[in-house]
Amino acid sequence: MKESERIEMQKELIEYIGRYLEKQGYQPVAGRVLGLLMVMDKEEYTFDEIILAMKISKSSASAALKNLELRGAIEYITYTGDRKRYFRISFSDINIVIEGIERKIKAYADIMDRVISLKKNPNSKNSILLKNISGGTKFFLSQLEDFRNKNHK
Amino acid sequence: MKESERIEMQKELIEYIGRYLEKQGYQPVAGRVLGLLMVMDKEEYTFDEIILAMKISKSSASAALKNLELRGAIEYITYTGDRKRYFRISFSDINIVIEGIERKIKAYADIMDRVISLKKNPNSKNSILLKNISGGTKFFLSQLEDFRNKNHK
DNA sequence: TTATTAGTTCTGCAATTCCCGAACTGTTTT
DNA sequence: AAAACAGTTCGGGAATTGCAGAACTAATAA
Repeated sequence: MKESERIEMQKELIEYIGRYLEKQGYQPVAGRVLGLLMVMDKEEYTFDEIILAMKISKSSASAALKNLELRGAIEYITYTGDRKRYFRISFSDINIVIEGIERKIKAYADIMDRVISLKKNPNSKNSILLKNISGGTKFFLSQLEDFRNKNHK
Repeated sequence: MKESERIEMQKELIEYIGRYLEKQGYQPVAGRVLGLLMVMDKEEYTFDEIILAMKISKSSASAALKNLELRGAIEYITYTGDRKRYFRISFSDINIVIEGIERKIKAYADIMDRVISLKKNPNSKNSILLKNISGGTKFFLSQLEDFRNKNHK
């Protein structure tokens, strides 16, 4: 693969990641900026470099970067004697990824439980089904715990 | 808890579920309709009953129901000699829920791998971090497989 | 055949989201 | 003190999404 081809593919991948993240609830520009920081070989971008690379306005960049930082997707560092921020992806390790999944599943299980507790007939078809899901979900969460213990060291 | 209170709480829960699902990318009306089908004691709603309960237009109901069905969140049945559709939540069992999670994680791991394969320097900080995540993710997926085997019978 | 039922599709308005340019803030350099 | 730098905030236009009303379709009933 030629160098220029590789770079071309990186750019396509950024766009792909952007669309993927949009589906996950990121705003378009934020998704693509995160893509940029993930795929390019350059691993620290300044504000201006991001603007240049993505051809976006300062305000869009500012909003997107703030948003990504809030989500914990990126972080920035500074170098003494240099006022610029250097942005990079903040790699949560796998356990943090798992924790995120856990939180989502817990929220889901929680809703199930609330629904069940408000059912008039706890033996109705839906009640039973909901209980099964809720039970399965809790078992699954215990498995996740195991996973983290196995993995966490 | 009085009956009227319970019903009041069910309505609030529908709204809560609606907001929750909105964050998951559902459109407002669709989220609330799904909430309705989840929490109420009545477990099969016709088109008109949904319109009545949610105070929405036919077109909104039509769009929302189509959307929910496409996602696999609801289904409908018909009774012979009755032209109406009876909508209800389609309870995927826990394994289907897990499969959904798996699919999402696979898509994520896939992106990681594509990013890695396009890196110029496979030993750069980001490359290493990405490999760790990708590796951890794959281990996690194997655990999920185990879970399904343990659970699926 | 006409009317009714059970929805679907088609505008079009309203609200929301997205993003830009311009003005602004706070810090550092000249 | 003025200019430059590194962003942030504000206001508004464009695009998108969400929803309603009305017209439409296909099937059944009268």
